[in-house]
Amino acid sequence: MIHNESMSKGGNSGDETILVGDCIARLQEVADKSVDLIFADPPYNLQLKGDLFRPDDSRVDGVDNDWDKFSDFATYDQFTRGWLTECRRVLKDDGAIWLIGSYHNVFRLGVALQDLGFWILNDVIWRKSNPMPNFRGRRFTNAHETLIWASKSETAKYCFNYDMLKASNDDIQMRSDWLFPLCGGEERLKLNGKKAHPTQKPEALLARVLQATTKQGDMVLDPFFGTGTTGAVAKRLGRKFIGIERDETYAAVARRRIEAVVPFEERLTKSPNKRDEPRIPFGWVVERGLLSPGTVLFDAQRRVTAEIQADGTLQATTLWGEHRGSIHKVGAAVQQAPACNGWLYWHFDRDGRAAQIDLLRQHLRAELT
Amino acid sequence: MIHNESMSKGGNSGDETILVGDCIARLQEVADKSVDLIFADPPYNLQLKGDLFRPDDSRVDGVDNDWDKFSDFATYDQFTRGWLTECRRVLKDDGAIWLIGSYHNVFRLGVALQDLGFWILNDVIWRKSNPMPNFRGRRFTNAHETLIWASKSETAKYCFNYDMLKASNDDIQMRSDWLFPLCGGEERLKLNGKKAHPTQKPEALLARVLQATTKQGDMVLDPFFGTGTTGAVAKRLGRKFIGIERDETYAAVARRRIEAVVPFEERLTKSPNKRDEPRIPFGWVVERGLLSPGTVLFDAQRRVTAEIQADGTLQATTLWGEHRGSIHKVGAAVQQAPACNGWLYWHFDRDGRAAQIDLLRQHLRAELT
DNA sequence: GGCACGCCTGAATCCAGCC
DNA sequence: AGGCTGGATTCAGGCGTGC
Repeated sequence: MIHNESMSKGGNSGDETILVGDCIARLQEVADKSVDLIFADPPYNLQLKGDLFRPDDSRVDGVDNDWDKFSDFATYDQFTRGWLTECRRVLKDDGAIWLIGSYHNVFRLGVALQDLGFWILNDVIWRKSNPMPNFRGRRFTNAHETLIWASKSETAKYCFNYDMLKASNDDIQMRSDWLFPLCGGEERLKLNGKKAHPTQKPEALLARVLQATTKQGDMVLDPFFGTGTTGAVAKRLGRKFIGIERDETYAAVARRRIEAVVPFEERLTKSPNKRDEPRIPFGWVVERGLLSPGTVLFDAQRRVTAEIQADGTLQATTLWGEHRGSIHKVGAAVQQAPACNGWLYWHFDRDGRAAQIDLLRQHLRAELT
Repeated sequence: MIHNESMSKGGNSGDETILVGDCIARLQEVADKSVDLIFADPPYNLQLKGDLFRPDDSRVDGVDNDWDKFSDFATYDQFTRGWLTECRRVLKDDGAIWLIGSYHNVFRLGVALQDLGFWILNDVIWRKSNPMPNFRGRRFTNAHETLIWASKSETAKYCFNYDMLKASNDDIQMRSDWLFPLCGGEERLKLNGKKAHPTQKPEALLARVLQATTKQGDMVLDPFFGTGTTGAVAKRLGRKFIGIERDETYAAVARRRIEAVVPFEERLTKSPNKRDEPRIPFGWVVERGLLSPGTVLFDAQRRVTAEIQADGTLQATTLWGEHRGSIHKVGAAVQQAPACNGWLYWHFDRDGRAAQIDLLRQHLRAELT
């Protein structure tokens, strides 16, 4: 049924297809049960209102594209069920689907999946190592996005490359929380010096998805192709793909990008990334009950004391004032020093002897590994 | 309206309430707009694997064809919307709600919240440091659960203890992914050697929730109280609570558990927000004679100057004009910036050295307490 | 050339209180 | 209720500049 727009260079016709046009209309050209995996990154319906400025008065370049605007949830749900229904039709019975979203839309995606008969296998968290902070201090840093992995039905024999994932993860089962940086630097596609697409996903994320849940030669469909991350990664990993994109500008960027991709199957075997030691906030020591609120800390010479508050901050009184804040800030304040490593400065009483609170951090670190 | 089952020991009547019975029925005894925060860990015995109850307590018969699978979700949705509607009624207009769930039910919870008019503030991931492995090797290790934090409406002035969270996290703002171990060891409640409740949550998780989004003395409601983790943590942190639990055995365990909790001393469970500090107009500084009219202020680099007027405004002259107004307005004008915190921008001469005028504000604030 | 420093930016539902 | 204003608010990483 697909007869054109194939990127035929370097592969068999139909191995690399980009279709330009409305997602549902072009999906209708794809044959029933012909696709092994679907990856869909639909509009998030962010509902952004006015501008947002950083504390340094620079403006945040938010997503204000028309394609992300929906009049209400009902409209968004209708849109979602429309394209998901077509996706279900083209998916092989043993196929699977991945969706990605944020709290704005992901709950609606999950419900639509369930209502249409898909069987959720996992939700997976993309933890961002470098998220944008919350500039006004009104919420938690929005530091993750959610992926949903679902098979076509409860009994489907979906593909899951368990051994490969475990081997590539220091022989530990791959967890449902994945850590990746945002897409930036060289990888981030530019057009006239500006980002070509506001929501380009990192290739590492797609690589994990495709390596985990497809075999070589599988057909991958992305109904919201954008600038073609799914296609680029699929080509590199020896998977076929169909990408559908409404915006010809995005599609043109994707074509150029994918042309340049040289498949490197050796990259399937990634060296495990050695991680730095995890940072342990002092709040955890209190939350976990290793030190209780009210406990008095002191410095090595026992000249200064501070009391632990229930929220993991310290309170100290000196001749020059009251000090409340983190172990570091209060440590600095009582010494009238510009900075202080609270973990090394503060001590607690253990069986009558002074012990650095850093011991407790080491304890928690050991537990986390 | 609540007239019994209060655990009156050690607190005022109504500070610690456990109600036994159906969640919706007992919620109806709670007054409108009387609760500051709701924490709900609802059951998700979906998908024909256990009992499912309608709001009227009748049991749903399991069926296994596709059509009724849909009706199964529909019944769960009906149940969810039933208790959430009551929760919404008892919640103060500036209150907030937390829900926790896994991929089986959390998407349905999120959609119900949005459809009922709640405003999602964050989804938060509880990353489990010691999750149960996936024994069959067919999926990713299910290593997290999802919490949703939502205010009653888009415009609600919800409580968020930003400063405390940041201070307890080594001065970095708290992210949406939280790492905690499962509830086990001493903390895990046992009954005849077996765990008393299958899904007991760690107290550390509840402590983070309550410290982040309630003030001392706030009323917390948990409509699925179980063995009372919410109550135990609330009591320890100086919050009041109402817990509703249908199972008398669980409720009995909860009562015993909470009786044994010794609250932290009051001074330990406060988390002052910088935003709550009293506002000091610059005019007071002049009125009190801390700076006299005619004094010249300057910025940190001593590149810009401004003269204090008798009315507490500033006057400055630049190449682009004359500026008169508040310390903030003039600070912004001389920098050609959209906004400026004059307290931090302007300095005065103290013994030959530049000192921020904010010092004088701190002085006046100290006097007020 | 190397390092230190500063600028730029990323799927963002981002203010509160008083008149 | 809407408008005005005081004043509170950011983390990690890539990259360019300048010494």
